[in-house]
Amino acid sequence: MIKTRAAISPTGYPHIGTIYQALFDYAFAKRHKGKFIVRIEDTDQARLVKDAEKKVFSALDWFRLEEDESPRKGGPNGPYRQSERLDIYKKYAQELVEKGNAYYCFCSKERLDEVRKKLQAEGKIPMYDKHCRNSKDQKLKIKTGEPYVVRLKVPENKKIVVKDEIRGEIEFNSSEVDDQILLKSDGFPTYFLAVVVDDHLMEVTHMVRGEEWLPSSPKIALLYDFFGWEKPYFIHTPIIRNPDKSKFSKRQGHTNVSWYQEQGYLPEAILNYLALMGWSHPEGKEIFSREEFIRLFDFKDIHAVGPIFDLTKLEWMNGEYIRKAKISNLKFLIFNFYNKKYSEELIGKTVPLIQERIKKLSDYLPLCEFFFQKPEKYEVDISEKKVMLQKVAETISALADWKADVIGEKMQESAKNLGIKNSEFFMTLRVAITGKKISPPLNESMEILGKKECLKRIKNIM
RNA sequence: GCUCUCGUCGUCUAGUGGCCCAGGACGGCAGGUUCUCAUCCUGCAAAUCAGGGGUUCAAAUCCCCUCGAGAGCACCA
Repeated sequence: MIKTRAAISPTGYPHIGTIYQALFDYAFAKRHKGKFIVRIEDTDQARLVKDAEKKVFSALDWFRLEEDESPRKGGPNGPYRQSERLDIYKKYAQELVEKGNAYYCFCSKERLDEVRKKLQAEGKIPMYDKHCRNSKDQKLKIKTGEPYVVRLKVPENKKIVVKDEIRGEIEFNSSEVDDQILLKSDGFPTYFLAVVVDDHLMEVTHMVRGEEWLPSSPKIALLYDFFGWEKPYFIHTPIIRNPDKSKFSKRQGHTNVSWYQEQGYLPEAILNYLALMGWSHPEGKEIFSREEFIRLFDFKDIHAVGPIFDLTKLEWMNGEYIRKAKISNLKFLIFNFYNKKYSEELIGKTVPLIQERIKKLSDYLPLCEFFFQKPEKYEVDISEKKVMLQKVAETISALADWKADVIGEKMQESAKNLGIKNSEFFMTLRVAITGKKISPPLNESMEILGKKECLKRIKNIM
């Protein structure tokens, strides 16, 4: 059974990169009728952020990336929150020590800092100097209650080969691998111990994580070997980048999922866009459903190149999804987007007019606010057009049938009679009614507004 | 600094020895449709396939070197 897992550390807001990875995890698991697990990696007590876990789940829900196993759903291999699995890690750390693949270390932080500084000054990689590796009195010190950590005993001068499903085999020399701390002095595991133990116990078959983890993969491989466990497939997904090619960051882009929600992006559109970063549809399609993606996606087809996040293309894609949406659904989305503040019925009437004019839900109000309240200011000064407006008011008053096409016909007639060019005529009227130079089609808008309201707005100018 | 990864239009990418004087999409530009905007349609520009050497009848595709970019190097994940 194929099992993938999203490892989430609750240290902040839900990140778009997390969704990017979760999408691949999810799609692959679903394609193979497997399971998608969400695990909370809260082993760093200092960085823990309250509510972060809740927010991540609500983000996953928004994208409909539904998990099969997680802290909130449970599952056969729980608990799924690492802070609740401390005993397990301790046990396995001990096992490693007993086998001679790990050792206790009593070095103080001060000493570690010194060692690091010294190595750095010499132009070497800052690594632990293995000071405690062969000390004899380890057991004694533990009995006296001295604080300790457990470190990985990395073999000397050994080639470690890690197979990445996207990049192929990667070779590392163990001399460049640090004696990583596995168990911290507070009894919590570090990431390395925790993932390996959990992934094994939870039967994860495909370990998917960001490319930034690639350099540490020999540590993971080593741990699997020491435990004598079968390794999962290793997959390192490309890192999303800023326009300057650095790792996607808050400073240069919008990394927070909530920003996209506030802007009125649709989750399906974002997912579609994300799917196209590093992966491409075999037929070159740009727009495709989640189901189609699931049917076609494979890790092997991912490019190892870090793609730059292009908001412009996302916007275009979002527009595509909006245009594709059913009127009733779009109405519902807009109604909710503005917290049900505006009349659902009125929104419903206006939606057909603006469906192909907005790219994000937040584009709606600037374009349609005039439906809900009369213009407060006018983008163009039309106070000189009183003669024309007077005539228009008269024409409108006389209109019995208040329908867009009839209004249009009569307006064209008026323009002709007044000897005003169509474009100029309609622009003036548009500003009078909407206050803006850009608006949905005027005749239809006027129909929706109603004869009385239109007359009121025209007279308001005079 | 050291280690690892990557390098096709501005951006996302197709491409796995001949179908490629490199295709699609976004964006840009020009035009058409139109009461504005948008949609839609048509067209154009845009990559010496990072550079240089090989191998081959034939290379974006295989090999070597150089350069460039990114990531990692914590009792953080």
